[in-house]
Amino acid sequence: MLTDFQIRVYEAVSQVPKGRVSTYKIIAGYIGCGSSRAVGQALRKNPFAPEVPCHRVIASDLSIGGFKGGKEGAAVAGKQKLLADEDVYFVDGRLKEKGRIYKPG
DNA sequence: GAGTCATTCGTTG
DNA sequence: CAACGAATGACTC
Repeated sequence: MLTDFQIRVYEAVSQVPKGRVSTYKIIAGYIGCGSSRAVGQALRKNPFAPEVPCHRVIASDLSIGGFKGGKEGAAVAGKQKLLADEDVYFVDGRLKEKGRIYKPG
C-alpha cells in the first residue's frame, strides 16, 4: 500500500527530465514536506524503479546522496554511472555542474 | 508505539 | 573549510 506522501515523491521525481537532477530538499519542499529524509525514505522503496528515476535525486549540497539503501560504495557508484549516461557528471562525489539541478517553478 | 533513515541547518574549531 | 550535534517527518516492524 502506498501513501499519498510516497505518490507525491514519485510524481515529483518522475517530473525531473533527463540530463537533469533534483535534490531531496527541493522534492520535499515541492510536495510540502519539512523533512528531506522522508523523501529519501520514499525513494528507498521505489516501487516504480524504472519509472521513477530515483538516481536523479541528490543531496542539497550537490553530493551524490544515496542509492539502493547505501550512501557509499557500489550503490553510489552505479548511481553516478547512470547519471553519467544522462550527461550528468560528478566530481569528488559532488555534482560537477550545479546548473544540472532541476528546480520546479 | 518504538526504531530507523538515501537529509539538512547551525555551531564550534 | 571541516567535524559534530540537534531537528524534522515518514515508513517499517
